[in-house]
Amino acid sequence: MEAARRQSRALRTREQILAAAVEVMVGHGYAGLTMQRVQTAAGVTRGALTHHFSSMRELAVAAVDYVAAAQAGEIEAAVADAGPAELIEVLHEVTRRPTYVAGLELWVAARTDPELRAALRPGARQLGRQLREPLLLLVGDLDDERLEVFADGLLSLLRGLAVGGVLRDRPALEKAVLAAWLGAFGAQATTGAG
Amino acid sequence: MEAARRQSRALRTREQILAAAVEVMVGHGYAGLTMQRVQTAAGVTRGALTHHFSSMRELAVAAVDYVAAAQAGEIEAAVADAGPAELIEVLHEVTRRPTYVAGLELWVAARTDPELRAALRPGARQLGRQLREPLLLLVGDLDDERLEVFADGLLSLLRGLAVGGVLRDRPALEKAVLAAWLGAFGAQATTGAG
DNA sequence: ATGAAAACAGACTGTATGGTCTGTTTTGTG
DNA sequence: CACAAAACAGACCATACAGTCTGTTTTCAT
Repeated sequence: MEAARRQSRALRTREQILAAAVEVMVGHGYAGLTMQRVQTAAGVTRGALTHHFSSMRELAVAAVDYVAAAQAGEIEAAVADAGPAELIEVLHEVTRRPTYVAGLELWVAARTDPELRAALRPGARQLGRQLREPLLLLVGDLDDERLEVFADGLLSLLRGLAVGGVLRDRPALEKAVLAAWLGAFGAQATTGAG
Repeated sequence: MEAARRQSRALRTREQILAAAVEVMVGHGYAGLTMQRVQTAAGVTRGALTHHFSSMRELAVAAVDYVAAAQAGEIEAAVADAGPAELIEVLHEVTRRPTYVAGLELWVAARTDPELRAALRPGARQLGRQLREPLLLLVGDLDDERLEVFADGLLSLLRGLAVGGVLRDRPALEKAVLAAWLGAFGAQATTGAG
């Protein structure tokens, strides 16, 4: 609808800006995400930046969507390649990355920012839908209700571990925690003890 | 060491400032925590504010310690009153509160702020220690390693649910998730289905 | 009571920020 | 090749911010 008359050069700079925004967010946090830093990192002028993103929040949201799309792609690819058995490991690896934790900064900030909240919701829902099927394969036969508990708990666990990882780094413990969750639902993890 | 020669009036205003800081953080988020707002909410001048907290981060950290202490007190009281059986419910209730989620904003922001990280670590460790004993009572006999997995997983789960609660509100699902975690370790929850 | 130190008051400053605005260049189209 | 619209350039601005500084008042030990 809006990308209809978008030119190739524009797409390239847009990409540069988004990549730079992610880079800044990862390096300086959400609080340190400023237009100045983004335009410098992207090698782009203020005019170009504001032309593509008319407000800071718009840029922030676009940046999160950007990484979310990349992560969704990674996950999908991993499932296609290795099957659902390795899904958990991939999810754990992805959610441990600074980009994901940076995204969580936006997530919690959305508590007091309705527009941000509205912008973030679709991505979160989509991830849930994307995981439903491979998780079902992983865990065998489960009624819908139990599956929802399993999936939601898994994602919550991953989020909580990602937050926890900021203050301490204990990957082996995290793997044990995940294995326990899977075990509770009769699924085997491929997570070897670290 | 520093509270030695502190006068009673000073303690009162310090309390006002901290309460106001929490109020502002809850209402406007970490990004919206400004000295202007705090001094207005506290009914205190800039001079008083800076006299007690010489930097913004110092105030933020003190505010988080302030709520952490209050929460620790609540948890301890709940355990003393109702026993470890209701511990989970209390923890869930506490971590669902806006004050806790606001604290998580600081937590994730600490990723790119070493001083903040250093300031937050003690509180997190202390909570873990505080919960070890009642959780052990709750779950029966468990070797140290399994207990650590149980406790860390529980806290991670609660954190993740708290973050998730920003975008959606499904308390019943959350309770089911927690019940599943407890069940995996042979503990019974008192959580009735909502 | 008194004097020194702590507590508070409030004006002030330098700076960084998001956003705007006017122009210039590049692109696609007829 | 013309020409309109999109893309970009970069100076500019109002504002809000954290932190400082100089005074005044309150507290408390003596």
